Amino acid sequence: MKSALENVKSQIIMAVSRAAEKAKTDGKLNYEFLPDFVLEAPREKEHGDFATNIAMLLARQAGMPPRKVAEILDSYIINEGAWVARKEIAGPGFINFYLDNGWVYEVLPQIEVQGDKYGNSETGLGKKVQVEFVSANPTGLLHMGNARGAALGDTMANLLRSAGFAVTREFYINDTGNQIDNFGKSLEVRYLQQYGQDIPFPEDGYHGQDIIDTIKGLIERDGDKYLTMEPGLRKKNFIEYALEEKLQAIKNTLQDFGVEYDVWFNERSLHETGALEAVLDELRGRGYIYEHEGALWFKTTEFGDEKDEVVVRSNGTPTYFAADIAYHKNKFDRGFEWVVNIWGADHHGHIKRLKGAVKALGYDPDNLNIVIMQLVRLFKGGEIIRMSKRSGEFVTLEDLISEVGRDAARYFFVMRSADSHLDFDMDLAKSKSTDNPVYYIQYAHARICSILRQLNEKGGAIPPAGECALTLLAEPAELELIRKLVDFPVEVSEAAVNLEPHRLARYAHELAGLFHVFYNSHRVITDDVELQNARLVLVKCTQTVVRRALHLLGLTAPDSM
RNA sequence: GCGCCUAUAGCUCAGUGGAUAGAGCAACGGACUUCUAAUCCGUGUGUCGGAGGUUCGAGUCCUCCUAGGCGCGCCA
Repeated sequence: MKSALENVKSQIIMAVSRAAEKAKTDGKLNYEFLPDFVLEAPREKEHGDFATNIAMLLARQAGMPPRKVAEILDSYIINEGAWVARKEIAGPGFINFYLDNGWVYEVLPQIEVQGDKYGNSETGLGKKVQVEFVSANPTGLLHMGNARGAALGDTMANLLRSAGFAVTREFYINDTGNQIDNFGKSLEVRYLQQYGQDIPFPEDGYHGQDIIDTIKGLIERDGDKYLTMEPGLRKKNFIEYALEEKLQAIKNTLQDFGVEYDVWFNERSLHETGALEAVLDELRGRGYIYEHEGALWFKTTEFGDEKDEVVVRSNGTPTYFAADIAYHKNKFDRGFEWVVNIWGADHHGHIKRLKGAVKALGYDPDNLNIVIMQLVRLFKGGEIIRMSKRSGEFVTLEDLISEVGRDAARYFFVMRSADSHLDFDMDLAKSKSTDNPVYYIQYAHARICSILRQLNEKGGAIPPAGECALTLLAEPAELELIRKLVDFPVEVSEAAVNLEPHRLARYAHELAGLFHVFYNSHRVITDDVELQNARLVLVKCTQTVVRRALHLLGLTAPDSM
């Protein structure tokens, strides 16, 4: 279904295009091709409901000043059947369109019919897109960076789905390689230490208390039977046990955070199925692999990287990069037309080489988007909380959820663009005060629910929009609120396509604000039945959109607060 | 040294080449016998880090400079 906004915009765009063509055939305006002009809502309300820049874009080709072009176009624009009340040439050559209020009311019955589907669009045309995010090492707990990635990735996936993409959420489990080896050593030492053996803990091991807890759990289950086991096999047992436990903990935490994955992908499977070897063979066949000092190198410099990259070490083991290449080939081979990865800023150096690998394998690197998110600084009591993974001292996502709650945490991670460094103020996120934008939005929803509850108690009901005199909603506060509801589908699809969930956070906040303004100046339940009915429709529609926005952000929409 | 990101109001940040650059917070002053005051209304704020350039038009694009963050491993 076309939205009210698309309807009215396409009508005006058509009228403008036709005017330009007619002016050309009449010899009044000379140009070779029609430029890609825009029709958008101007920032300033005085500049009308929509404005187009077409005259400025045509000025050069036409060989006359923009305002002159605008005048000619203006005289040719016929707005039959449209809502255009008047138009005006302004500024450097904008044509401003002032519309009758009528067109915005169309959105209310649309929202009523579509309900929670309002905001969805066909923008994505069912394109298969994969969003891979968090993909934390399964050797420990989730930290703030993982948390931000979780909130961003999950919200992006929500947005993409709503915008008509076929979305798969995926978590890549790094369950092999050096770090797992190291993990195993740490577990082994902790195990032996539990039995009184005085063994120094490896310098670069996993120092966290959680490793000790894990080992205690294993001892509870299996006791001392590993003391006599062959060390290699023993370590394997430790790793199996701990990986499963850690992964389960990660899954549980993410679930508590409102994140559900479609696929949990094991790195190990790439090794076991031979996919990794196969992809290296393919790259070798294409001439991108060479040997140097006993190791195999990939010519990433051919793709703009600063230096070539090792894919197989001289000891014969493949690097993480090699597995990542195989993984991304696997992604494209599974039929994903668009692959989105969310990485921490500390991994930005890998973008060129991974994109290069994708290109070397014959895929279009433009179909791989890597969203880099800047790091999170945690503030508490006005001070930065220093975290060190080495020492095992850091605030985990679990801690965060239990301290500030899931809703606040998710909102705070998503309200800034991924590009911006995030200062996470725990006191603010926790505060149940006016400062906290999460409550501001949720409160709008709760207020609406309260109105509807009271209506219900009085035995009233919300009439169908089609039976209401919607034009009674003529107050500025009402019109602005409705106008904002009209924007929702565009906001969703723009945020989705650009992978910018912070836009939705902002939209939700603005929408809530417009509702609060309306609420404070106008009563919904009144003696004027006609007006009450129209306002009930408006309020109900606002509730739908606020709830939708909150849900897309992964937040709850409380009925009362 | 090289690469990526960032620099916008006192603070935290929006701002897809368009008109007079916005919001929240903080500050001050108002509004609850009325559907929840977790709300609303009013009052101020800018050499958009600096210098050039492209353009009818630059916070936005290009170049250089400055400052901060991150990276530059046969780690992941």
